[in-house]
Amino acid sequence: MGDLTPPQRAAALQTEGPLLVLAAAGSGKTRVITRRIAYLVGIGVPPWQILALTFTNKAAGEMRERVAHLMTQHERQTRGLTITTFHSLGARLLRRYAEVVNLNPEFTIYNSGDQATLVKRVIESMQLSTSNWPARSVLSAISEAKNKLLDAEGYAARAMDFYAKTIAKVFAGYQTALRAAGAVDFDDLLVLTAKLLRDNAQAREECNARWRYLMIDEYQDTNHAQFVIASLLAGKGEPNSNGPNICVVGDPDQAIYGWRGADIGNILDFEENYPKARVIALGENFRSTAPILAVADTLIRRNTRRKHKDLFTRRAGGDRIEVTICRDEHHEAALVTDWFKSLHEHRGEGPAVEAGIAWREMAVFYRTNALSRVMEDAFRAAAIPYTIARGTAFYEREEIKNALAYLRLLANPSDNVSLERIVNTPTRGLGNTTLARVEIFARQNEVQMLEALRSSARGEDSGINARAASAAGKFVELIDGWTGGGTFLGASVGASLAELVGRVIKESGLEEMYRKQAAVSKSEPDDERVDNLAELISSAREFELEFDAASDPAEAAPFAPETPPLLGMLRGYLESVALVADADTVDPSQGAVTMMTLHAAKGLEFPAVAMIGLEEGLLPHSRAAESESQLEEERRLCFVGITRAMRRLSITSAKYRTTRGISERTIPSRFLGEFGQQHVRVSDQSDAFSGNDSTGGPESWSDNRSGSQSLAPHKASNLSSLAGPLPYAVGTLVRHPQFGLGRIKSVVTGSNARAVIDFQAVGTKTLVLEYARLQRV
DNA sequence: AGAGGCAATTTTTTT
DNA sequence: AATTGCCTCT
Repeated sequence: MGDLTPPQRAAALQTEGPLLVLAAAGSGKTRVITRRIAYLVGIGVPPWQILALTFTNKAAGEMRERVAHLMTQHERQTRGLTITTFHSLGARLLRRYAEVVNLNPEFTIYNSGDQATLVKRVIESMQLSTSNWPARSVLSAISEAKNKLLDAEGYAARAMDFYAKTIAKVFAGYQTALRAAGAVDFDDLLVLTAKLLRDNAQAREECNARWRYLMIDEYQDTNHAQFVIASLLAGKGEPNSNGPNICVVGDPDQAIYGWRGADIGNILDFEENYPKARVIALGENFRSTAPILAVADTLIRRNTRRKHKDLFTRRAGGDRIEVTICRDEHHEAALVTDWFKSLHEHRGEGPAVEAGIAWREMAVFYRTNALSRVMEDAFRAAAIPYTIARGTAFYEREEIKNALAYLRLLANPSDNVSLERIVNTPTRGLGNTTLARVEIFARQNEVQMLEALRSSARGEDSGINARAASAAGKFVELIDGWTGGGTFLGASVGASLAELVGRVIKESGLEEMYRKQAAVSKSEPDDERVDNLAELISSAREFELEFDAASDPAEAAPFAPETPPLLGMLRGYLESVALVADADTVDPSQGAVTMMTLHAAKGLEFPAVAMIGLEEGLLPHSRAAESESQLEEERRLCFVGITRAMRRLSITSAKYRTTRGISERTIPSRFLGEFGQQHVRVSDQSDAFSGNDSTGGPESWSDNRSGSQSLAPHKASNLSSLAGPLPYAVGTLVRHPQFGLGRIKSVVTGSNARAVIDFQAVGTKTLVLEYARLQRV
């Protein structure tokens, strides 16, 4: 422990009773947690009595690895140690206590796409218009309720107006449909776990008996359900103690999930909940240079709702933060690209020979995912290797979703959303008409869709014709072939998960379907989808290897003892796929620049960081402009971004930005003016003719800012010259960036004025003038 | 039944 | 600009 600072050591050694560690950014928080776990085991606590909860799999994995590393150094066992995410823990507990919470132990975890499909179906079945009741907003209302531990009944009881009453009905219908499909959504994983622990003494006592030391990371981002889970898992503690052994670690200044129901009050009120709690603040920063820290500190001091703690470093020196005003997003991307290139190649000036910074040590942060595209193009053009932290992206590809839908149906035959997705993909003669009839039949006989298809195939009259019945028979046979008729046993059923996934992809006809599509489309054979399917098999193989290694005798119980190993593995695999986070895919071993949202950046650090899009409406985001508390959260988001940087930080703000096809004048982010002047170097590169650098600090553009606000809204130049009050004259010759030269044949005026244009190269097209980037010739 | 084309809509962050 | 959904044509 000699290498820890006194407060770090105090936090690691304080094993008994409630402990709140207020860990500033870069203060060695993970180090403290891992050392604490190692210390606990060192003084004789059995590892299986320790439970550490994180938010992402990546954080859990990293912690697990570091603990394992520490322990093997001291030749200690980690067997039974539980380091996992709230959601994974919920999933495991719910499988184990499935009957208690009235849940199918085979349950599938529905992601937001599945949820949307399901609510939409419920909304339609209630004869409501999906345009008045968009799935997204209905779901967010439901999610908000769930995070407060309100169920459909509770929500209905509080619903006063028509809107809330309707949501309540959809909520109830959605919940019924979820359960009918043997499915739970993300929120259910927390809500049902909280209820289980609250209402079932046996489950609670079993957990309390097993886990005697509880640790929670990123506590500032827990929502109410998570708070309840944590409190119940912690229990009351020994009669004469200061309270339970619960150690929470977090930083109120890094709370960025308020929109997801996270309650910053959980950490601010920790001392009220546990009056005898000890509080340890870790304020010393070991990550960033002094100027970076000073800027972060100056910014975050603007927040009123916070507990101030001094951020300090003992290191001296370091470059000033670069703030660059650029013309537009392309210019911005070019500046970042150049900067990264110079950092990479540059071997330092003068006596201090500084090695070039590796690609993997650089990152680009942005507020919204949409900003990544232009950066991506620039990196590709400049041949800079990059990766984007989007964990779900792979699993959201159509071909992968289809393959997974097959697998999910195997693991849970009631999963109707999955069945509907693939029953006719590739097409096998089970179209809408047939399915509608089978669904009626299924409802009348109170059986699952898959069963209804089976009956139809057997010749039972479900109202479908013979041809459809035979198609249904083939489909059911296919499924049974993979599951061994549901047993997951037998010679024809592969013993390996990867083998099963491979069989499904092949025998379902998915592979062939995409191969054919690739052959037909365009000139170049586009095998991307086929390749992705192959990658899915590899991911299953990888999981298989880890599944055995991670399998833990103390946790083996969740699945019923008679569960065939292959089925157990399949469920585990699907669960891991369902719970991936964006940040989970950040792999520092890759020699590539990482691009990610500010949210995904939390908990990471990079020697060189570029933050782009520091503009009003983007950061702070326009949707967060309603309240002061939302604005403060945006400021914290900015703070999180800044504090990820170890040595170099460059921030850009573009004067014009194209969103959804239209370029608009922007206003520099107010946060730029909150950095202070001392440690910032501002350079305005937006004027092509000047290389003017002003070192005056952010104040120097405050005039600029008010100036730009007073400017009349300025639409894209190409459009203001065209879409004016005068309609295009028929016969005008125009040029389109894609379609080339064309002549206007007719024009329809109005709010979405459009023109029919006859292009030389591609023939006649109807274009909306506002979006078509036309030039008069 | 199914594919392809056209039109309307899109605007945050994520387990 | 890009995606999604609806409608029509084969």
